[in-house]
Amino acid sequence: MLAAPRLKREFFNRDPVTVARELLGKLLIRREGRKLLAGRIVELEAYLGAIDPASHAYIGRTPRNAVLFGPPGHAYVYFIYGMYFCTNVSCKPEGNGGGVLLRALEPVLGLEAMAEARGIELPPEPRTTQLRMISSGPGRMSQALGITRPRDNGKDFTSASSDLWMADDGQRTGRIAVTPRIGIKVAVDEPLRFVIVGNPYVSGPRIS
DNA sequence: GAGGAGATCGTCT
DNA sequence: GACGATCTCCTCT
Repeated sequence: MLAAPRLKREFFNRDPVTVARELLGKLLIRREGRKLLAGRIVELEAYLGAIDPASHAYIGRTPRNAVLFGPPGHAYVYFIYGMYFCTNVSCKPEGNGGGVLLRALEPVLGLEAMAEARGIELPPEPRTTQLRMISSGPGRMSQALGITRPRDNGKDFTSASSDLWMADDGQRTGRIAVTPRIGIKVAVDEPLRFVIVGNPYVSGPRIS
């Protein structure tokens, strides 16, 4: 596999918009025993913390969202709709609750294992329509990588000993589109969702 | 392809 | 006690 250095604390010590843009095309990797599960990040959303009514941090610090108020580069994992987990990474400014929601991955490594975690049967010659179901959405990608709140909330993405991290394999990103965020009821017009144009693994209707 | 309802529970009021 | 940064399944067209 191509060398892919782990992203460091410094990377996340920037505002959520910058971190979101820069994270497009990077890899999200999980180590499960001796197996690696990985996907390329193709969609994310920035949440601006105290000044952003759509952010979980807007109401102030609670036990649930505490990680967002901590140092950058840590995992904020929350449980939603009684069934799903969503994965974020904390950003600068520290203490202000900024973060980035990871929304979709293009599967790269461990396709079989990720499909199994999602309860999907992969045909022998995998077709994009099937692969798309693995991780095109925040709940789906979290399930594919086995990300849960009890297991991963508060985990340091930048620690060398972490079994969950992000990495840069040097692959260039194509054109980036910026759109309003999905699934929220306030600040619905803010252009804070970032996707790789034309990538089939982006959630929802495809953008071309 | 679009739209609606149900699933299911932690979190905050 | 209400609701949610979602997903799946079903119906109708």
